[in-house]
Amino acid sequence: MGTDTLQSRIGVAIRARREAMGISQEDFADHIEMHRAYYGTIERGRRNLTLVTLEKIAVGLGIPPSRLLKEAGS
Amino acid sequence: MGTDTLQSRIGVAIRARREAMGISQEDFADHIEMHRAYYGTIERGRRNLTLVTLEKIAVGLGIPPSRLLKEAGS
DNA sequence: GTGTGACTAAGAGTCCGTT
DNA sequence: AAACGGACTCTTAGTCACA
Repeated sequence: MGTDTLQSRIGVAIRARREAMGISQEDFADHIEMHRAYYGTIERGRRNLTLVTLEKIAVGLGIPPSRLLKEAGS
Repeated sequence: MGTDTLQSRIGVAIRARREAMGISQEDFADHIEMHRAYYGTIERGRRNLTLVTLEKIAVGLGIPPSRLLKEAGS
């Protein structure tokens, strides 16, 4: 499927981490100072993230960016 | 200059890997089908890479993207 | 609380030539 | 072989109203 891209797998990994934290997209987006609509598109795998954005999310999740990639299978 | 950013550390990591392969920027850029001038700016830490570009380079280096981030200290 | 389309600004990415 | 600059195109970052 066209959904088996790195960006979509990262979106899944990010969502799993956020849900494990037990907070909403809106609250998490607020926490990392990112717009909730934009953050939503990332979880849905619609965004080809830049390093800066990837790091911002990883910091919010409390893990290194490399770990996020690893959990996304890359 | 604030060179201690993720993108600059990744540039250093990429350069180290490429030089370990014993090939030039130009040859490596050709190999991964990327323009030599643009690739050069990446090694110099001037670019905030996207996931697609990061993966392209990692594949060319024969390692997973997560490993590249790890070698960049993130 | 989350998803979507439409939108703008900034920067990613390409290509040229020159140093 | 590598760095730099300009000029260009296309996409990401970021926001909004509405579903």
